[in-house]
Amino acid sequence: MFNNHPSVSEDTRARVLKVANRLNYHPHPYARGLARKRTNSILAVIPFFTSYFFVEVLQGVQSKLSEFDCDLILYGVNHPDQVDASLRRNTIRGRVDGMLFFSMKMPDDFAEQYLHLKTPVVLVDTFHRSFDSLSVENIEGSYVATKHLISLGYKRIGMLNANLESAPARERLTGFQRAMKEAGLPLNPDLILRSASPRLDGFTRETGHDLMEQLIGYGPRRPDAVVVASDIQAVGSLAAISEAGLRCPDDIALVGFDDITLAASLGITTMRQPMYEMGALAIERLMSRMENLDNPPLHQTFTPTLVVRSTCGSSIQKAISAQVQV
Amino acid sequence: MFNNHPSVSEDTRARVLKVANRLNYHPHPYARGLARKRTNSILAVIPFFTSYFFVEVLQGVQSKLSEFDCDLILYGVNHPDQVDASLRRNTIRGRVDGMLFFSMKMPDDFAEQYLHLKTPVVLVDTFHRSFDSLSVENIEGSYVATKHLISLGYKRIGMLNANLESAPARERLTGFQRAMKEAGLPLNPDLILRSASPRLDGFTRETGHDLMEQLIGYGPRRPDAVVVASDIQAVGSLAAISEAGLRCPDDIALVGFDDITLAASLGITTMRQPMYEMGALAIERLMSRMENLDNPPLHQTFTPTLVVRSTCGSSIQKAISAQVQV
DNA sequence: CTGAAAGCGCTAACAC
DNA sequence: GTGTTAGCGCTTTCAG
Repeated sequence: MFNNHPSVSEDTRARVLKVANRLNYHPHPYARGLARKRTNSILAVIPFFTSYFFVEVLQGVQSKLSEFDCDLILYGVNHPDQVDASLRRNTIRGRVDGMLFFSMKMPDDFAEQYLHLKTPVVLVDTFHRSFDSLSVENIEGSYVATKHLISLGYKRIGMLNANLESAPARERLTGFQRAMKEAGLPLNPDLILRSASPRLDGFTRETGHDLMEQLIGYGPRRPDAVVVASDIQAVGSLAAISEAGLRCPDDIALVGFDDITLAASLGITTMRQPMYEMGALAIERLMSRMENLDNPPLHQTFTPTLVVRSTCGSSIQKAISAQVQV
Repeated sequence: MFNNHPSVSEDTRARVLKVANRLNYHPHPYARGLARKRTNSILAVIPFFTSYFFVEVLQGVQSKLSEFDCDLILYGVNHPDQVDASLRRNTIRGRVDGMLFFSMKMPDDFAEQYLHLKTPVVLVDTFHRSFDSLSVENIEGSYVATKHLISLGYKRIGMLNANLESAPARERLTGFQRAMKEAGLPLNPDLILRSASPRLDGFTRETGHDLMEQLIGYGPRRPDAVVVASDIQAVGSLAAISEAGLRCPDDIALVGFDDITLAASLGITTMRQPMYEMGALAIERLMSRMENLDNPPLHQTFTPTLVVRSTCGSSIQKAISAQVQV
């Protein structure tokens, strides 16, 4: 009836609907769910959903999801291992119709289980051959970022990375190395720093600050430009540069990654990831996957684009100074 | 049985549990929900959950919620009116066991409905006499912020506010006015600006930027210090100050509100709201409300605390400069 | 086109 | 202590 069943007369439907409305009747979602075997809700499993990256992706998710009659359940985990605990219980049986799995390596036994249960899953910012995935060309992005620095004439280029446990961090390193090699520039290990912090996989302002401090500590042997693995780290780096009484880009140039809103405020040159779009697309993918569970997985990648602002000393910069402190 | 019913022998329980485990059995949440008449999930209704304020509050929510066996459903709305559309359908009947309602005025007919349905509701950052609420002493906070500026010797003090549709914005205005009057300082209407933007109720970087530009445009008649209604607006304000070739606090001092993470990075003096704590407490309140639906509503307020950094020219400042651009 | 009946997977109550 | 049974509120199927 409420499912617009064809064999109910217009007349009857209208009458019932009117009464339903007057009584403020709404079908009970759980009862309906039980009977129909679908829950009209999906799960988003997100590491540290605190981070700006996820906030922006989630906006896209919400916005697209509002087109469907579907709820969003949020499950934040701080470590892939932790996923296990409660997640299993909830997804294993029809708690949700599908799930979005963000930025973490999907454990193999997990994958097997979902595959076996035929739960629709879309991976965002991570990859597994058996599931649809939306990911960013981190290698390419980092390569472009590095080339940008090189093209501006910087020679002594370093990299400030996150925790290499993180796949994006590893890939961004690869892109950096590739560009440097290609340009015939040396890969000085002292200038390639990475965080050891498990918190947010090292994608934090603090690691950006501390590692930049370390680079600055090299004195005359410090790099003249740095590829920073994320904007949030770049924010910390900028603070460290300022604290040291240096200026960016004059003393040290840098390029970030992500293009979080903040990057624009601070004039950080960066590689833009289409976060909002990825969120929206993830939902579309998931919905179509639900229709068609047996199609082969679709893997789609996004190439980040260079957004030139003022931290690289490029000609179109428009530098402005302000107060910064950590 | 799975409810730890007392009259099942240890022995039997253990045996069943073992088999259940081996078979990877999990009770179906919806079926259980239907039978028990509780869903083990709660709803958070949030305006613009994009904003940093909510991200931090949600962290607290998630973290506390993980102690209970309960899912978080997120519902983002962009305007209180929009709440109506889908929200009603979902909460009116047992979709969730309770809800958190953030920062928006709860419409009266809504309130009545929830009251009537005995749905546990906790209000965060907003108030309604019939529901538990957690709110911030905006008037007091803004009063303290303004007094701080006054105590530092500033005389020509302005206020840069958000959209007055927003209750916090109105309250912060009141606190400002009170402090100014008390100090015998003039309330110059030209120096009390507010956003007309509906987007995020005007709590955006852009409005901060544009309104500050307007203040600067007064030339010699511009204020020497400004109370800014939120940190995010303060970020925009800082950019505008820089763009104009001015310096903060030397030319224009300012104090923000919220203490979002970013405020620390930029050295913004601000009024700290315990966002994470409020999130966690909201869950505690909700849980205890579920136990005891008929207790009278509890209203708890948090007093923001002044965090002195470098945008007010206070003595303990440690100013550092960096690149900023809009 | 409409009404009745079965059943989704579980819990709770009640016999045994 | 343990097994059985009747719903939870809906959808779906199958007679009328």
